[in-house]
Amino acid sequence: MGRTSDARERLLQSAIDLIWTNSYAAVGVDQICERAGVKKGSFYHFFPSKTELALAAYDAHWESIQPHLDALFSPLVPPLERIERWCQALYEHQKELHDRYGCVCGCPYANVGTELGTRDDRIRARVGDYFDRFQRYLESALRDLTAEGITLSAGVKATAQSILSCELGLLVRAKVANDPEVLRELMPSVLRLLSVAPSSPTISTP
Amino acid sequence: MGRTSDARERLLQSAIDLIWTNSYAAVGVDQICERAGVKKGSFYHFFPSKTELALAAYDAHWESIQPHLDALFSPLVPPLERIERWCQALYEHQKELHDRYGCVCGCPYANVGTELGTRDDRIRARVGDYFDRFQRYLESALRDLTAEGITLSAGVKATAQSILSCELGLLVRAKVANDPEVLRELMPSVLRLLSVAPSSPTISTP
DNA sequence: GAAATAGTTGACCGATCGGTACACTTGAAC
DNA sequence: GTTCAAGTGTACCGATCGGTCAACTATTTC
Repeated sequence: MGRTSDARERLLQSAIDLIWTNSYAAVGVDQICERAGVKKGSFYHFFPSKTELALAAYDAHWESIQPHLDALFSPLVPPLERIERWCQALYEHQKELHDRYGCVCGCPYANVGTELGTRDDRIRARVGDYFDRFQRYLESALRDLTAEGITLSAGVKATAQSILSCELGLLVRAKVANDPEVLRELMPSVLRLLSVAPSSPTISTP
Repeated sequence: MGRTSDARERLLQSAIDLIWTNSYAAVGVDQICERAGVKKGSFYHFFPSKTELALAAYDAHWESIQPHLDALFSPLVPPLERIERWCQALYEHQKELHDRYGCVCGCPYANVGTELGTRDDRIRARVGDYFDRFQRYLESALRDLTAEGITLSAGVKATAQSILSCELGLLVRAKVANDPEVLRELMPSVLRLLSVAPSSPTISTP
C-alpha cells in the first residue's frame, strides 16, 4: 500500500558523494537533501537521524563495490596479479575522482573512521568491519600465493595487515598532496612487503 | 606597552588537545576558549579565525615534538635502532593517550589533513609539509643504514615513503579498532619493507 | 470507490556555529 | 604617576545546525 519512491536510494547516493568529497561534519542534512532532490521532511521519513543515514549509506556503498572486489580477487586470477589489478583499480578510481572533483578523496571508510572514530562507536566499529572484510581478500590472495611456493617473511594475516595499512597511509598522503600519482607507489610497496622482485620483465637470476 | 598574557599559548594547547581527541569540526571556538580559560573576546584578539588558530596550533605542536624527533633520530644512534625507538615511542604515546582519554587518537596531522584535505588548501599543504619533514628523518636513517652495507630493495625516498605510509595506515587502523596494540605491528612491517630479519636475538645463518 | 498506508511538503524549533562590537581593566614604558 | 597599547569581558549577531510536526497527496489493496 501507499506509494513508492526511490528517494531513499537517492539520499544514500548523495550522502556518500558529499561526505566522501568533503567530510561528515562539513555536509549538512539540508545539503544532502538538496542534491538528492528530496525535502527534509522526506529525509526524516526514511532515516531517523543523520548518523543512521551515514551507516546505511556506507553499507550501500560497500554492497556496490563488493562485486568489483569479487571480480578483482577472483581465484581464477593469479594471486599476485589480483593484488596488482587492485592497486591499478585503486589508482584509476582516485584519479577519476580527482579529475571530476579536483581533489583526491581518499578512502571513504577511513575518512569517516578518522573523523568520527573517537566520537561515534557505531561508525567506528562499522569502519573496522569494512577493513576486516577487505583484508580477507588480501589474505586469500596471500594464501594462494604461498600455495604457489612463494614464502612470506611473516604470517598471512600480518602481511595482509601491512599491505592494507600501506594502502590507507598512501591514500592519506595522496589526499594531503592532492595528487593521485602518489598511489603509483602502492604496488612497489606491496612487493617490498612481500620481498618479491618487481613483476616487470625480469630475468631469473643466474 | 600593555599587559602580558599566556592566553595565546593556552589556546594553542587547548586547540591541539581538543581537535586531536575529537575532530576539527566537532570542536567549537567556545569549547576551546572554555578549556583554555579564555573568553571569546580574547580569542579573537589573538587569532583572526578558527582556521588561523588551527594552523598556529599545529605549528606549535610540531615545534614541541621536533626536539624529541631529533633525539630519537640522533646520528649517534644506529640507524635501525632509531626507527625501532621511534616505533616504540609512537606506540607508547598512543597508549598513553588511550589510557587518558579512552580512545586511540591517531596522528593529529593526518586526522586534520583527512578531514579538511578537500576543503582547505592551506591546512592540506601544511600537513603535507609536516609529512615531508618527518620523512626526512626516515630518509636520513635509511641512508645511514645503506652506509652500513645494508642494501635497500628500492630507493631511500621510496622506502621512507612506504614506511611513513605504513605508519599512517596503522594509526588509522588502531584508531578505528580503538586499540593501541595494533601499532605493535609497525616495526615488523618496517623490517619487511627493508627485507631485514627481525632484530630479536638472531643467530646469523650458518 | 473507500480505506489505509507510504511518501511529500514547507514551516518551524531550540541550540549552536563562527565571528563582531565595544567598553573595560591592566601593566609596562617613560 | 600619567599614558597608552595589550589584553579582557560580555552581550550580541545572522547563519546554520540537526531535527520536528502536521497537513497534504498519491497509490495500492480490498
